[in-house]
Amino acid sequence: MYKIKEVADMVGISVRTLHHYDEIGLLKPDSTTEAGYRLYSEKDLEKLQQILFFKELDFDLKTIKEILSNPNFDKRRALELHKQLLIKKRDRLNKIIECVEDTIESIERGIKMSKDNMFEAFDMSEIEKYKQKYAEETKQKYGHTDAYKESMAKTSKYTNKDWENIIQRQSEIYREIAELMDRTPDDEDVQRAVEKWRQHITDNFYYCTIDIFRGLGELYVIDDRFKNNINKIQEGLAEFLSEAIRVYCDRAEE
Amino acid sequence: MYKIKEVADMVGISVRTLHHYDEIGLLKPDSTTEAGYRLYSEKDLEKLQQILFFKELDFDLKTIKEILSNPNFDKRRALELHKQLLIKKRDRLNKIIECVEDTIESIERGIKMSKDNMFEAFDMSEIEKYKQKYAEETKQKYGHTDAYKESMAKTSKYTNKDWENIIQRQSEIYREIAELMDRTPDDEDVQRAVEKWRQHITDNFYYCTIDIFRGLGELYVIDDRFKNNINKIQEGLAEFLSEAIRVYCDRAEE
DNA sequence: CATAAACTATTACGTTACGTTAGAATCAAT
DNA sequence: ATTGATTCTAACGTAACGTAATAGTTTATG
Repeated sequence: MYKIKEVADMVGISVRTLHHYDEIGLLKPDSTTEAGYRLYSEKDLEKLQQILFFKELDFDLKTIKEILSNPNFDKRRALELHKQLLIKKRDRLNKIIECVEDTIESIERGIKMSKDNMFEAFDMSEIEKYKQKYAEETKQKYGHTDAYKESMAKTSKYTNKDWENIIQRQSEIYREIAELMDRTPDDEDVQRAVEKWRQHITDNFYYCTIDIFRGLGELYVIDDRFKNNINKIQEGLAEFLSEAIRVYCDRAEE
Repeated sequence: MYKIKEVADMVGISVRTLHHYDEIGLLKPDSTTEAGYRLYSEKDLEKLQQILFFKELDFDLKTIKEILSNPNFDKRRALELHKQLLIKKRDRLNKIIECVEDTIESIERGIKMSKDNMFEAFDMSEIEKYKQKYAEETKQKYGHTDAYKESMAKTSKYTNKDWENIIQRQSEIYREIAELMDRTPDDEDVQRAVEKWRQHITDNFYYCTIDIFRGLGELYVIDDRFKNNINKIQEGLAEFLSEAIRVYCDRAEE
């Protein structure tokens, strides 16, 4: 058992930081003395290491908490993803180093750099994308389903452009359905749009069976992450879409 | 000339960020339209690139502003220091990657890692040290003086403990002088304390000639960085000390 | 064994670098 | 002429601690 400053010194963070982590429930000490002194165990140290890994990847504390508190959390898998992300970060740094070198050269030669070259290296979008996927993978409640895994396998092969196109197409369909929200979920046009949506999933993620599709439809209202995201397009769209998918699946199964 | 969103998109930052930089005076647009729209020039873009470089090294905006607004700012030199620091950061990342690998292995083999190995890689102190030196080097108005360079050469050799002792002794002397502030600057005891101060500089930084000492005394009230720092000990100490040094130097030169 | 030095706790306000509305004006394109 | 995108200012929100104040606890030392 370690006292708070021992931990702080060992790890290289401040006592206040540990207080803070306790406050927000990210890392509660194993126990306390009679006087209320915090006592940290070996386990706590391991968790703290995990936290530092996540912090290194610029995850916010709330997300770290969610990830670590997930009962399905797979430490081994997480570490491998950490490694990948860290490598990406390192590569980004290498790019920036190159950019600095280029800039030095451009000054010496008196040439101007193109704007692309000036700022390209700072781009974080790819890293952010992987972080998102990472957070999703580790957070998912349904991370064990085959459909999800197939999805992961497919999506990981996409390039930036592919991905943009998919997202683009996706919001097109969402918007199309949103436009039809004054109709009823069983309306012909609505159902045609739902069919498009299913096809989109099959084309880009995994073969979307009726069963999966039904589950997905439910997920859109049960899971706040999906729900909120969809309702960004149009308030109430998640509910509407979910209902329309239910109708679609009912009909398909006749 | 670019409008704000053009810049934001080109660089990959938000419009709000540019607003913010304008607010705090870090990056003011070259000009504005009649309607008050911000217009950014090529020069502004170059400066923005510099800002991003500094941000990549986790300098805070205030420090970046100070550095960039220094008329002696040497872009070329700065870029080289950037490069060095970035390389250090990359190496740190590499260490962390190794640490992740080790952790994976330790899990597989069921062995425990030593605490040192668990947390060593996260250490930022060396990078921070270099950052400090960097900030000092680029900020100094008197960075060209020999006294300053000698100081740099000496200080860079100190270990943490040495450094603490020096700082300790320094504030002792400051405090001693602060205690004497009810006397006049030419008071015997005050002058003795000033002598101690000069000796301290000679012992630890560089041979402090009367000329240098006189300049230093002026610096304490002219340069806000020194002034504010000294006045933290006691309001008005900077002015008092400065005057006492003037008296000291006048007497010494007779 | 007392007593100072070092640690710890809680509470609470401060800070940095923006994010996020909100409301109004301006511009670009149909 | 209107609509959608962009811009402005102003102002409050927030994340992850830092910092300061006050008070109780433990440990080292004369």
